[in-house]
Amino acid sequence: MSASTKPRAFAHHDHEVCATSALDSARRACIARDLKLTPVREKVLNILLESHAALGAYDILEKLALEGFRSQPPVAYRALDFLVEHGFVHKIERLNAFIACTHSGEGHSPAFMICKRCNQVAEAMSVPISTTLGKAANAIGFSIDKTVLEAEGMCPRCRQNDTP
Amino acid sequence: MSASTKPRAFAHHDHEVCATSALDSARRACIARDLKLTPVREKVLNILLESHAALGAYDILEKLALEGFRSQPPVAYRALDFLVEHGFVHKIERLNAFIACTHSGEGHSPAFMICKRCNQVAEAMSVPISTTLGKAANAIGFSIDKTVLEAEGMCPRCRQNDTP
DNA sequence: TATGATATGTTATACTATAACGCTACCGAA
DNA sequence: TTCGGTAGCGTTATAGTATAACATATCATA
Repeated sequence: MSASTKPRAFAHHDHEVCATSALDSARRACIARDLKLTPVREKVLNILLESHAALGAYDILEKLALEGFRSQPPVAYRALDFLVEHGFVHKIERLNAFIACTHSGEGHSPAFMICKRCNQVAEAMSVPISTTLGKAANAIGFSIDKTVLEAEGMCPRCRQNDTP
Repeated sequence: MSASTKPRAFAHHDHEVCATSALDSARRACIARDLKLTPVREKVLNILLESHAALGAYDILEKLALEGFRSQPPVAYRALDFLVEHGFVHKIERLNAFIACTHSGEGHSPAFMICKRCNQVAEAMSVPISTTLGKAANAIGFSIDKTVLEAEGMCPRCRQNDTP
């Protein structure tokens, strides 16, 4: 399989470019949708874009402090609420942590692969969300708002390094 | 669709029977598998079986205290660890809460429907876990240990009551 | 400019989870 | 039978995650 079809987190790529282009695209999306990407929101997004691992709110807070932002918990949580609400960031429920969206902010039902070894998280491309569950829900009249789909395991790189 | 194919939480049923038969079956499973279902573990399972809503560890702790058990956090967490490890209870990551397994302790990859209104949680019957994600993982060499699949929405009963 | 809506600053606190250490009870081997 | 190891429980303390509540600031526009 070609590297380009891998989720970015588990493929080699120029991360500098990856991050700054994602940030640009978020800036444009905010303008287009009349959302305010304030300094602290942008900084939080940037912090998350610099990492393919999920970061806890307090990790983010520390990094904010280093850059001269205020660092009480609500500062991070408010920014994260905004970013999650508008699809720029996803929460990984399994880790109580956050990760930048790698699929350009569009409305989608993301699926994640969490490497328990290196802690990196890859967002799978638009998995047509477990249709089986969707059908089951439909059949009994349960209406789904949001789905959390997270797989925990070991990424290709860590599996290789595991056999010394 | 017939009521009997609904997940139990969202179907009418004799809950007394539902809970005690589940407890019996857990007791038998523990004997068969040489596991110790100690008083506190059994009590925690019983507390969870009495509710189709997910309960937080501290909710459980309160109920334990009412029954004369010790009520420091580790008491609940240890019992929950045991019950989760052996498949008698599942953790709902989205809620940081726990629910008794309704599928008789067998090894399975459960999927949940969480009603955001009444807080009840139904375990869907053996969803052949998002095959799409499984294939994607396979293709890139990511090995999956465990999958979390949780849908949040509104259950049939609450949807009805919502249109007054 | 007055007003309302949105965003941020700050303090305090609630909720979730685990570390660490000691004790007891049980079980299997010497 | 006694020794030693394992598993489970009791207890204290603390780590980690998240939000309530209220004050202040900023900005668009009526």
